[in-house]
Amino acid sequence: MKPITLKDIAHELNISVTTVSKALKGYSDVSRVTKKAVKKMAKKLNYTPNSVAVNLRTQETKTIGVIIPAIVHHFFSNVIDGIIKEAKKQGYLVITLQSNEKLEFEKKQLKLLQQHRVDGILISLSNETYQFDHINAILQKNIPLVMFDKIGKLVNCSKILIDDKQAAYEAVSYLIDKGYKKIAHFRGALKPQNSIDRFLGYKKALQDNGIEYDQSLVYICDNNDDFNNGYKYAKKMFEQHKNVDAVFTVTDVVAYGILKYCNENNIKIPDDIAIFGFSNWFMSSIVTPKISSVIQPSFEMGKKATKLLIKEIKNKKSKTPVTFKKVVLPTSLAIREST
Amino acid sequence: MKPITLKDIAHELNISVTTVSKALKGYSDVSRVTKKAVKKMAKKLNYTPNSVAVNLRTQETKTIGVIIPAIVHHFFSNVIDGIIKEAKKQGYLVITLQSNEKLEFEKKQLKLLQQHRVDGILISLSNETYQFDHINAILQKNIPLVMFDKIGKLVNCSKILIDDKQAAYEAVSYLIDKGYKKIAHFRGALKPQNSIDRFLGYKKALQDNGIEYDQSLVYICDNNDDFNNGYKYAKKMFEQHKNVDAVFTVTDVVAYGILKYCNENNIKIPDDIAIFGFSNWFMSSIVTPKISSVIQPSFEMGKKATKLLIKEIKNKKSKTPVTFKKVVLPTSLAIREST
DNA sequence: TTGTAAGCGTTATCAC
DNA sequence: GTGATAACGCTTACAA
Repeated sequence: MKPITLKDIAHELNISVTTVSKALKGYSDVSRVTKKAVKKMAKKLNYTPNSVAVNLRTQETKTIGVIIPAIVHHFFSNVIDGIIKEAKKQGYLVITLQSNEKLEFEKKQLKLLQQHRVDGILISLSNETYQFDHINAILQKNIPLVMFDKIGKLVNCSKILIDDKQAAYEAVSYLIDKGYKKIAHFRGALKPQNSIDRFLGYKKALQDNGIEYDQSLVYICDNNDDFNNGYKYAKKMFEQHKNVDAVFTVTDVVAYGILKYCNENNIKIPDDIAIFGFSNWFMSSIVTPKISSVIQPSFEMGKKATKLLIKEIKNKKSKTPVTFKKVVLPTSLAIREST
Repeated sequence: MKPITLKDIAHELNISVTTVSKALKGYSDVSRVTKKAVKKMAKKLNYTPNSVAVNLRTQETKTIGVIIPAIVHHFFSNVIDGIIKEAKKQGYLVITLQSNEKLEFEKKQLKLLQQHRVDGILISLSNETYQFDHINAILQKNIPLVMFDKIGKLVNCSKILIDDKQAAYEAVSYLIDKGYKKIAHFRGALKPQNSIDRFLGYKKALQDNGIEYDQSLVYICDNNDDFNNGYKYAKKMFEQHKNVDAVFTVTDVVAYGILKYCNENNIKIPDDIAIFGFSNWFMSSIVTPKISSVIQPSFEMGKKATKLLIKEIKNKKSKTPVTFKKVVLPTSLAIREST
């Protein structure tokens, strides 16, 4: 019932464990005959190498750890998909952990990954994380770590992200070019960098186009119920402002809330009001009307982050000096019926 | 730069590794003074236990492996969420792997998990899996394995699932009770058990209510583009049948396709046609009109499956004889505007 | 071409 | 209360 070991094979063939090990790995200093016999026996006994022992010996686990705020999320599940696929391609396994947007959990998970001696870590910070001792501790121990999407600007490590400000700028500029003049913004919470940057992009686009920034046109969706926030603030907005002709939202789900309100109140999209979302959720091309949105390369981000991380792992192994990279992935606009 | 080990602590304090190990684990046969000193030093040196070494020694990795068809999927990402949360609660880490609906991948991933000596495995089968040698091989090696959702009826292990047939039966019965008489079914591919069972539930509900089963009212959505399948077959259905008054779909995404077609062609829901979906995707309560759907307990399923698995792991360790369980999780109906 | 022996970092047994 | 020693399963100098 116990798993077969090299020792079992060696014993069976009356040779040494060393030879069995070498034979199985195709070393050139083992005779053809022996190799063949070993492989045959391994197959016969249904031998499965014990990675744990290998890991201890070789000091690497061929495993990477990932910490994200939540896996039930359009963007993150796509990132994870990219991570798992790239990792698999390069022979790594992926341990996924969630911070649930809590700094405290993030710290614990980081410790766990360390204990398990993952070869490297990918992390997207929680919304609570504005202090980076726990991250820096990892970095100081020379454990490869790459941040993606929600990064800490002050941390000295490789990062991969999009330019939220620029992406928002492009979306809002598009609206302006289309002739929309009074553009509201349903932004995210006040602290997260993504939320701030998208807001700044919105503001800058207005200013660069000679449209005065009006604070009363900015609504803050700061609890986690984006859909209902969209609905609620749409109502409020239409009560407060008669002539808003477009809305740019921090994420598509907020836009769905607005959409619902408009449908219920016979407000025509895009004739009465245009809607531009962010993150290009699956549903945005399915709802009626289809919602324009900023395309955020989620799968790509996972893939690239993993590539970067594994490169750093290999560099560390070969003692190549580290150079941290900051990769900004391009975004684009999906223009649909709502604008 | 190398991680601190027990040896380092022992050396620092001039005591033995054994004592350090015991002290750190709070064994009663170490003096208070020594314990205190050891813990202090461990903290000072920022000691992190090496799980790999522990794993090798204790023959358990405190890790479970999960194989699912795809992670970018409403149902599965919720299951994974449940798995990760429950595993974490019990001190286990989760390695996630995807089969991409390919039997070949499923086999490979299973082998990988074995090599890494995970303590147990959770699996939801690929649509291609109708032969179970790879699963049985794991079971024969006495590695705890629990199947969920897409299970193999013939495999002798614990399973956790919903009663697809019964759930479909209830949904269609609801439609019939509401007065709908000509009910179409947009089913899934021919081979997957879920798809078959939902179809059978549909058929049985008709028969039990004295409605004749009409094969021409069943449309098969057998490629992976559910949304467009829904749209395409909606068109076809309205061309072929004048008086269909309801549709039951194998999954909500198909229903969204129908919804789109109806919206475009001014077909009123539920007045002209009622729509009942399956799986209760997030969007079903957001689209207009809101779509009725079968609630499948995804998060719960992940949690329960993990609990079951860890129990089996513990039973194995304590040599308690195994008894396989089959857990059928209750479903319910979310009745909304579309019916 | 094959084998011996050391060691990866722990824990468990047993002696002191 | 403490520590020497073996062992978990494997890899790798080095020796034969």
